[in-house]
Amino acid sequence: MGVGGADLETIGQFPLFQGLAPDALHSLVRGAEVRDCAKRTVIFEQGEPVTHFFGVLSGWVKLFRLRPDGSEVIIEVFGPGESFAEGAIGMPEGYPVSGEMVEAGRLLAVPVADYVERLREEPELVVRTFASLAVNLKRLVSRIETGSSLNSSQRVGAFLLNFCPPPRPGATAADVRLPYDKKLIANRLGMKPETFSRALANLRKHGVTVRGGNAHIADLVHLRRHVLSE
Amino acid sequence: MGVGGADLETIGQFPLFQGLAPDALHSLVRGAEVRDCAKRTVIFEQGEPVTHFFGVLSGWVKLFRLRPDGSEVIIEVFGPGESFAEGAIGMPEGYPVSGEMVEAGRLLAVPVADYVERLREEPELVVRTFASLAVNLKRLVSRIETGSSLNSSQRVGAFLLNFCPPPRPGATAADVRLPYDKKLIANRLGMKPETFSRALANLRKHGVTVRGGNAHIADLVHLRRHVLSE
DNA sequence: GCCGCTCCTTGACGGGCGTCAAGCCGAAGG
DNA sequence: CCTTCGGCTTGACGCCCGTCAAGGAGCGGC
Repeated sequence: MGVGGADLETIGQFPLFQGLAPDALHSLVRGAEVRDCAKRTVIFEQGEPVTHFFGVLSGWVKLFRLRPDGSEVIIEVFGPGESFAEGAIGMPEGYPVSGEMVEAGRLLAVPVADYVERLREEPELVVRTFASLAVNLKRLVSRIETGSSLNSSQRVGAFLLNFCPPPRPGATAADVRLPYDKKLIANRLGMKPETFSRALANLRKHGVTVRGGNAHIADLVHLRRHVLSE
Repeated sequence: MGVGGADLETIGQFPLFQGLAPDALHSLVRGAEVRDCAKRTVIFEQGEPVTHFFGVLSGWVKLFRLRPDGSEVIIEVFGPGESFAEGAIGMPEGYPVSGEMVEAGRLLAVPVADYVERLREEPELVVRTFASLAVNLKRLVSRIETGSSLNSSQRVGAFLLNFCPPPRPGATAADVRLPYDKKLIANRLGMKPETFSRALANLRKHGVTVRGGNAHIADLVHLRRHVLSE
């Protein structure tokens, strides 16, 4: 219950809340809480009534659907500074996916009941919320596009490029720290772990070397060309 | 410019506007227009500034992304009674996809500038908009799930089942009219036309027969079982 | 140290789907 | 009526990726 000052500062950085008047921000987080979550903590389950949406202060969260055969399909993975499940506001049938921590961290949990109240009073918040929804929507669209038009090694390459910190102008190489298990990355990219492993091996031909959880891209332009359809 | 009475009635049926006070509805459509669109009419192009979102009065619309190699990836196809591109409100970078008529029809075009004004004054409209966004969001999620876990004949089966009119209780068979080109259905399901054709042939084993644009499902339960992972 | 574990990698193999190519069928038009 | 054309189907073939299986590599526990 309640949100501390240190967290409050982080929360102000969320795209969802950026540019919001300080008192509006305060009244928003009044009903919210910060949760410490261990790895594998279940945040919500598919079909459950929608009570909260969330912001990631630290750690990583996966959203996934469970198939009848027990396998899971990763829909999206969220990390620090991102918010998720705002889209579930307006789903009377409950969350369309399940959510679970894949790396321990802290979450901001915002009750939707409070939130829609704020929406009524705060037109600016409506705009920010649409913007935040738009971000997640575009991610889904990209996912559909890449998923159905790139082969495995191109998808892995695209993933690595996404995680590059914005390269300083003139920089030709980059280092990427893989944020979570390779098995999870594989699933997120819609492939099996073996295929992911082979894709990484394949990318060596394009200047990508991986040791442990660290990837090194020797030539960003080269990799980018490989990803943009061979 | 302006919206006729016959269309107005149809518009009131949109999930997006259902349950809205009549005067609110009127003020909404005041700035809107109804467009008659021939097949292949371009509605908007990827990257264009977002000026309108749309409702389909009749006909069919495809949203797609163009790949560097010139091929297009269908993101979604919308038909009568559905609204699309509300999600683009709040995308300052422009539409993330292109939109084009695949069957001639009539569209309701709602200017977003007017719309966000209405949002400020009409909290109920905010709720309805979230609900409408939620519907399209869930479709994308389903698409990702089926696209990455079903084989081609299962996807085609799922598609047919989606298009069945809600079967009368006790009904064991159904007829489905394919709403648009098979080539387009194939692309929408993330496969090549040849694969789609073979998938249909394959479904004959599961009681599905197709002649021209009409499909007959002899045994709904059987087909449903086939789709739910063999 | 040695064990047990989990995560990752690599190999062999088979099947599903994309590609190329040919042929069929219905619609439109002379 | 015949011709043409585009949409659809079917066949042959190859590749990508999933599956099954067998090792490494790192790591915590005793």
